[in-house]
This record gives sequence, C-alpha cells and structure tokens, in this order.
Amino acid sequence: MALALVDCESFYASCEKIFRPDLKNKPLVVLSNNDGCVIARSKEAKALDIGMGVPWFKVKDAYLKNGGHVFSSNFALYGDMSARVMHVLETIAPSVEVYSIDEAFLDLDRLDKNFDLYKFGCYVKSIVKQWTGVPVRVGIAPTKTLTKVAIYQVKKLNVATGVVRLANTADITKALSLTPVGEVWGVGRRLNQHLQKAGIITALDLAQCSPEHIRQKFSIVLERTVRELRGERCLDIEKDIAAKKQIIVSRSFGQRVDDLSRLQPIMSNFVVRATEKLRQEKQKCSQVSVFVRTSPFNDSKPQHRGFNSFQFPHPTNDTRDILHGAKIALKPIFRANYSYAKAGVLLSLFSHEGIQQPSLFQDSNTPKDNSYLMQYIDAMNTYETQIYFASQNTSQYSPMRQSMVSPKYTTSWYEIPLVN
DNA sequence: TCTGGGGTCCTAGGACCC
DNA sequence: TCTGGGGTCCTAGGACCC
Repeated sequence: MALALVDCESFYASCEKIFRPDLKNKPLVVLSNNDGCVIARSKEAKALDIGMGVPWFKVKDAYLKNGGHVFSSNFALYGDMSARVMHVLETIAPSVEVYSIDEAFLDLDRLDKNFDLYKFGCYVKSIVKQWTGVPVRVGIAPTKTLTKVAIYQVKKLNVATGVVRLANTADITKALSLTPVGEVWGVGRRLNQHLQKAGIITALDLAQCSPEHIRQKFSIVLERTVRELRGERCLDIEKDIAAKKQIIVSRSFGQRVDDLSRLQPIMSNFVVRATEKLRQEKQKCSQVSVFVRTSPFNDSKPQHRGFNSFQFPHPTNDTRDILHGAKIALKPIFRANYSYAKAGVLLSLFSHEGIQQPSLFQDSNTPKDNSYLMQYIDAMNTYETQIYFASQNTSQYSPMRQSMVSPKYTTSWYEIPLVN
C-alpha cells in the first residue's frame, strides 16, 4: 500500500530558471500580482533569508544589493510547464491526481509488489527533469498526509536524491518525531497554537493522540489527520476532477480607485473573465456577488468593506445577464470618499449547462438560448481579446503594476526563445 | 508609497416544517 | 399551572490549502 507525492521544487522560480540558464545558482524570486509579495524563491534566495509571502518593498533593497534577480508572475508560463510535468507523470504512473499547479499524488498500489518503490521515485524524478527541466521531490508513504511528511523530510534533511520513502513503522515514527506539528498537512496557524498549548509539539505527539479524543476536542477534520498519520488511509486518490462550486476573479489595485466611474469598468472586466471560466466549466450560475474593500494595512484612512449578491431568476452563463446583476449588486456597497484597494466578483450556485429549469414567469416568446452568441465571442477571444462588452475597461484589465514579466516562452510564437 | 489570488470543507445557528 | 421534539435547509464565518 503506497502513495507518492511529487512536488515541484520552488516551482515558479524553477520555471523562470529553465529559460534563463545564465541565472543558474543565482538567487531568484517571483512576485505576486502588483509585484506585492514574494510568492516563490529559489534555494539561493531562501539562503538570503527571503521569507515566503513577505511584502516585496520590505526586502527589495537588501535583496537586490546581494545580486538577487526578480520576476513578476507569469502564469501563462507556469500553467503550461505544469501541464507538461503532469503529462509526464501520467505516462509513467498508473493513476495520477493533479492536486495543485506544482503537486500530484500517484497511486502506487497497483504496481508490482516486488517493485522497488524507492527506485521508482528516483526514476520519476530523473525523467521529469529530463523531459521538462523541472526539478521535483518525491515522498512515498502509505497515506497522503504521510507523503507530505516524507516531502518535509526531503527538504529538512536535504536528501541528496530528492526521494524519501517511509516504508515501515520505524521509518514513519522517526520521521514524525522530526516533524513539528505545525508542518503537518491540515494544521494551520490557529490549530498549531491550540495544539502547542495542549502540549502536542511534534507530529508524533499528534499521531499518538486518540482519534476519538481529537474529534471531541477539535474537529472531525483533525481526527482524519491523526488517523492518516497512523497509517490509516482516510483520503483517497481523486481521479475525477470535481466540478467547481464557485469561481472568483479579484485583484488588488496598483493605484487606489475611489470613484464608481472608474471602478465599474474594472468590475466588468472581472465579470467577463469569470463568465468565460464558467462557460469553460460547462456550468451556469444562479448568483453573482461583488465585493470591494479598502486597504486593511492603512490604518490612518477610513476603512470600508462591502459584499453583496444578486440572484438570477434562472441559471445563466450569459455575460450580459451577469454584467447586469453585478452592476445592481455593486451600487449599494459602493461608498464615495473611500480609496479602494481591492475588488472582485464571485459566481456561485452552479448547475450544469445542459439542465434547463425555465422560469415560471419567463415570456415564452423570448429566445430560449443565447449561447451561440457567447460561443462565438469565446471563439474569437481565444488567443487575444477582439470583442469587448461596452461596459469594460479596454485599456487596462485592472490598475496593476507588473513590471518584470518574463516572456511567454512556451505559449506564444512571438515570445519563443531564440538560439543564437 | 508599496502587503496575492483562488479555492475547499466544516460547523453553528437561525428559519422553517410537521 | 402547564408551552415538544425532531428534522431539514440555508448561510455566514472560520480554518485550511497551494
């Protein structure tokens, strides 16, 4: 009984390095939208003590002085590289669950019993590196939560092969004793505090608690974690990609926005993007919500947060309906004389595109289905936006800073790398 | 000056039903 | 005088993940 977790090393930073061999062994960080926070660091940047999620402006000067390199995020590149890695995994493993952009679980139960799983892990690592250029770590263990512990061992002990297998009770006990409870998958900041107070310091301490007791004191979620740490499988490989239950499009603004006439067209851009995703998912929604907020970091100025929803009489994925609903929802929560730092749109209450529940009050003469128009627009906008809705801001998606983006090396003919 | 974006699951409590 | 009990559904909010 074994699962493997394949985890890409400093994924975004590694993607940038693949196309910039001149940056090998140099510190490199990738920033969030607006160049706000550090969201990925190469190991050289970690060595310079650049923390995960730190505001860029706080570390910028010292980091650059130390010869560090920096990139704005380039999700077209990372998404494409991720797809390549996952494709390689699917060709060599019996069953793969793509867990996130940089992680996948492999089901190894069906491999031959005599198969040396540690060697298999090394093979996975080398083939992914050879075919995509992305360095990965591999953790092998009986449950998902334990594969996470195995990966933590690779990182912490700097295992040269990049592969750790927890094959028996002795391996597991040792690894758990070396893992702080806060590093366990499912234990976040809050739970960590509570566990520390209860004298539960290492993952081994947690594993030795009675699951029933944990359920009573904490939650059913943490009970599952305890069982998983003890080798009891509670979380299975999920082959089918679950349908989304909500779609969010939101951004922080590079420059504050304070009047409705500027905010409205930006909101329209979010709605348009969200409904494109909705149609890709082959779903319709019955509710659109909008939210706005000022900066929580700026105490000196008056703060305001607003959230409001609009319900549709029948499920829709027509951009025009949703633009209309969002506009109505925005009005009561927008207040003048505030500097907004972030806004967004949330679609929810989904039903499948094929299911049609006509409204009791719908005029039977109105056209039943406008989906062709949306299909045509989606088709024309596939590679580059050619058709906008009138309420959109066509000059700028949102007021965002993004000053150091690398080329779309793998997804645009115009930005393909040149070899001299 | 400057602090990401996009998700999921669980629970408690209120509304409502018979 | 005495005022049930058991259930479902929905929503908001908290916690977690990458």
